[in-house]
Amino acid sequence: MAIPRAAKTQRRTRIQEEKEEIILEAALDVFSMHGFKGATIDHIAEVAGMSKPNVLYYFRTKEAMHRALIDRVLDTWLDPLREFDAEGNPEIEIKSYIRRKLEMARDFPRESRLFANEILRGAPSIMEELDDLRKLVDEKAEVIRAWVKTGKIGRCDPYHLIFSIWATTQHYADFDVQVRAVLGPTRSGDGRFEDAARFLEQLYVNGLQVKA
Amino acid sequence: MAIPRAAKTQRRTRIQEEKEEIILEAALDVFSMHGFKGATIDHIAEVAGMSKPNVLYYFRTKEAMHRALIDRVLDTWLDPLREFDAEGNPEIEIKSYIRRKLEMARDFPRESRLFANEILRGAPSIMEELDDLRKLVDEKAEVIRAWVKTGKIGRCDPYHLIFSIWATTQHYADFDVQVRAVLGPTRSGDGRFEDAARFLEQLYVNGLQVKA
DNA sequence: GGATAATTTGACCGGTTGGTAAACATTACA
DNA sequence: TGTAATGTTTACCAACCGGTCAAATTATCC
Repeated sequence: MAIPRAAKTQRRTRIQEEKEEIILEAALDVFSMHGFKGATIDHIAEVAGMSKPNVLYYFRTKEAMHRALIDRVLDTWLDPLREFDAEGNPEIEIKSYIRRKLEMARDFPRESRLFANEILRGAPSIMEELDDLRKLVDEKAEVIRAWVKTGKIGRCDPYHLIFSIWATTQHYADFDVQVRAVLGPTRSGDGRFEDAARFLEQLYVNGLQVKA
Repeated sequence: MAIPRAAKTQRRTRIQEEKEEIILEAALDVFSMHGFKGATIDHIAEVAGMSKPNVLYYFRTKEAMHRALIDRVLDTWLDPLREFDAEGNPEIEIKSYIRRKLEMARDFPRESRLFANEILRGAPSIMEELDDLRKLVDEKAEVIRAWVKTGKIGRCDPYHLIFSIWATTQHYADFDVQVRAVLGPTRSGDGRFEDAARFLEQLYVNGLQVKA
């Protein structure tokens, strides 16, 4: 008798590990492109190279697949912000934060779009997680505020500083189609991330200097 | 006999004007929140306060409704960029561009989200329009490049400058839920747009100054 | 007021989709 | 090797959804 994964003991077989990975990979493809409603289990199954009931053997509902993806993404998504170090040099810290966020936009665009889709819909399934986010941002905002107070960077609102870095970096993942369309085929190579990094670093380093 | 709107003469009755407006208003609500696939005609009809067949009397397909909305949004969406004036003072021009974009994010968040949804899904239905966008941006990038050449602003990539302004301003519409969650209930009042404007104006004015 | 055109609705249809049941196949392990 | 647990598939269902149709109702205009 086949018992669904969640109901049985914690033990996971080799096949479970592998298949769940394949399914989540496929689901990330489909969810990030079509949104939750637009994604179909049939489509995910096709991308994963297995039958629909087989997919549903590992994840009992579409919601469960989505949930698993969101949890995984949220977990790694905030790593760059966590590394934000109060002891470091503000200029270096901000520059490397921008770098890391841009690298994530370049290397994990589907994850970014999955998240964007979720927020666009009003974040129906991640309200508690947003609370954790708030705490982390509060903490880092305090770091930035300390930099301002000690005159290491110019006076500015730390929250909107963080928002602006999120926005500018994730833009290259979420609005990729638009960015490519505007830059045209010749400029849409991998170089656009380098160009973006250069521009943003300059903008923030100069923009946050203490005014003479 | 009832003949669908599109098939008959250009004449439009008073009722047509009114009902189409009501439907598009409802459709904007639903599409911007749930995406194209997630939106149902039933839901739109409910919000519009009429029956589904009645909605389909004015717009023959769901696609037609979406199309009408996208066309309308695209038309007004780029107005702020069009006003970008080569003759003006760069600092003033950039500041007022940021202002206008922030005002749009504040006053038309649903339109922003509709657009974001479309781009996220790979812009399936606005490829030609993206070409017009490219031309407009090319034109304005030339303006910015001229400012750089004449030493009115610091050296920077005009395309990524524009991208960054789009990203930072639209963020307040598209990621509204996240912004509110992070700022907390006390700081989520209307003041957040003023704070954002202050921060961004400072960032760009200082960030784009010619380096000493 | 009556004819005609415009508008509205309830009933319905076919395709899609999330999910199930149960038979069948394979793997793990004694 | 046998057998129990695990994994896979075919067939299927009920709900949903985009869209149609014909009949009923309302607005327009002479």
